[in-house]
Amino acid sequence: MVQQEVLDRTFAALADATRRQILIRLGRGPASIGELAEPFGMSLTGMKKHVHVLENAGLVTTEKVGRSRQCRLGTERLEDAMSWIRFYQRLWERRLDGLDAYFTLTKEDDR
Amino acid sequence: MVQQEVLDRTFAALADATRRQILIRLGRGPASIGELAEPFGMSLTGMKKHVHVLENAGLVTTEKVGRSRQCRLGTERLEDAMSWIRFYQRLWERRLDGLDAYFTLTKEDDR
DNA sequence: TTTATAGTGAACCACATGGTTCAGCAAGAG
DNA sequence: CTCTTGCTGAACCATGTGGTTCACTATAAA
Repeated sequence: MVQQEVLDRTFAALADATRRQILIRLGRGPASIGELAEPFGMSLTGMKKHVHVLENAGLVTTEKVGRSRQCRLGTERLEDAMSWIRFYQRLWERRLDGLDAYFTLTKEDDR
Repeated sequence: MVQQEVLDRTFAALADATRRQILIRLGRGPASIGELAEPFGMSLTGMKKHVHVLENAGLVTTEKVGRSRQCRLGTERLEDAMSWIRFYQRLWERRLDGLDAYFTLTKEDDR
């Protein structure tokens, strides 16, 4: 399975509405810290922290260009998160699909 | 879009390796707090907190049976998380698919 | 060269998290 | 009824989070 710490950081990064909005905004193209901060009425420092969390999770990459910092979407990390959820769902669906088997199988620890 | 707070709680609940393990364990059938705590060598109180987080996120449901508490998997919340990720991925893929269109479209706010 | 602008870092704040211990309470077993 | 067991709640601790302000650096513009 994927590194647990990577999943930790990825899911934690996604667990904030502001950061999810940032990702959606970056889906429309790169932006600077200031451009990202403006619609939220947030300080540059505050926004930089969010970007840092996203960058740490590999969901965003940034690059200093002149005196501004361009932020872009990262690539593969959402795939990791999704594939974990899919794995888990397979577990869960298997349980539902075989409810009969489930009831007989777990009779002893189900009580 | 789905309630932001629900997504917050769902992703936050998933952002912890212990809790992901708990979900996988519950994928094999219901368990009590004690049964969940044992493999982690964790106190009952500690485990109860994790279960509470998962329950708050709707990923797990619990029911007091006698003096023990049965924990089971919840249902639809992982779907919410997955569908948000899918939505975001669609944004991102669209950007990659139409790179030309992207460059012309975002000329003004890209600088 | 001066000045305005974009971002950075440190320090601070209130509050959440992940864990513990300890004292209790409620249900089942003897 | 008594004892054991499984969970619960309160209190505590160290650390992280989401935000701020203020002082500073570095680049761009005049």
